[in-house]
Amino acid sequence: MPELPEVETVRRGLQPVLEGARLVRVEARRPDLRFPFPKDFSARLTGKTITALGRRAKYLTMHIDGGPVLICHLGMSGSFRIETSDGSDTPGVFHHERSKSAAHDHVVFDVVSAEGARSRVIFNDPRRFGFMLFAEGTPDTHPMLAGLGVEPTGNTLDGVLLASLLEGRRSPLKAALLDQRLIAGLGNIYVSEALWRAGLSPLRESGTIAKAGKKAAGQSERLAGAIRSVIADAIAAGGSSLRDYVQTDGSLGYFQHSFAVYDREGEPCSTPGCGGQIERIVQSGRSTFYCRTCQR
DNA sequence: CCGATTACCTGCACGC
DNA sequence: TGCGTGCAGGTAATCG
Repeated sequence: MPELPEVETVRRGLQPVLEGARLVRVEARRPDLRFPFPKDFSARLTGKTITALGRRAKYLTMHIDGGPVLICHLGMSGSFRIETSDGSDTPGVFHHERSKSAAHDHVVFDVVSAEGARSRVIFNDPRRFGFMLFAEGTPDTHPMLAGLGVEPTGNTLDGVLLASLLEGRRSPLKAALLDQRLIAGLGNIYVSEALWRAGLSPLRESGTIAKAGKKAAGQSERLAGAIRSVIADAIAAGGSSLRDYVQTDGSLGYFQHSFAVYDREGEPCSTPGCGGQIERIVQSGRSTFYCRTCQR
């Protein structure tokens, strides 16, 4: 499911409920997801207060007062949902009980806010490619995060930086942009979308847009801008909802309606005056969507 | 250094 | 209706 915009949307959805709240009960309903849950998973969290909910690339970080940092990855199919209690009666009874999702509910976090409101946050992940790990200090140095590249949010990623990242690379742009060691947070959807916005072919050899010269400099600038804009636009739209992916409050992100190429094989290219048709090709075993007419 | 392939796991759309 | 096939937003290991 989730690339950076979806994970950021999840973070923003969970933040009001989790930040400053105390974990009163944590339950892992199976021994593992992609990896085994950390030793003493529940015991090390229960009774502790969550000081902050962060994100790095596609990873969520739950910072625990006087405890570890819980690193969460949603894999392909992971999602969180929030259930709020009545506040009046029957502790443990929650609204929004949806039988549909209960099948793959793997982790349950029961929290109490500083004001005393009880909530339940549930991690659901049918494919179980997600995982949860502890970082003992700052998560940035955890092996899982240490090698990550630049965030495509903000203004850090500019044409000069992107050119330096791509310089000398023989791989196609598609592979380079998917490489989390270079830029951290792009996935299969937003790479296709960014390349279309930049008018660059996913097959293009990465190093060729980084060479000195006016033309290449313009291209790396354009690609950096395209990456930043597509990520910013997707976050503003609440991410993309494919299949049954929903936000923590059950609502849908709507950026999928803004896709120019992803999953649009055979449709006309929407670049003004282009007249081309969106194609689907396979690179590194994964679908790439692009327009060969306007993406060079 | 690079790409392709495989693996992990479940659900769904599709064709027959 | 059922069954086989291929595909799906993730990362990582292995092999040429």
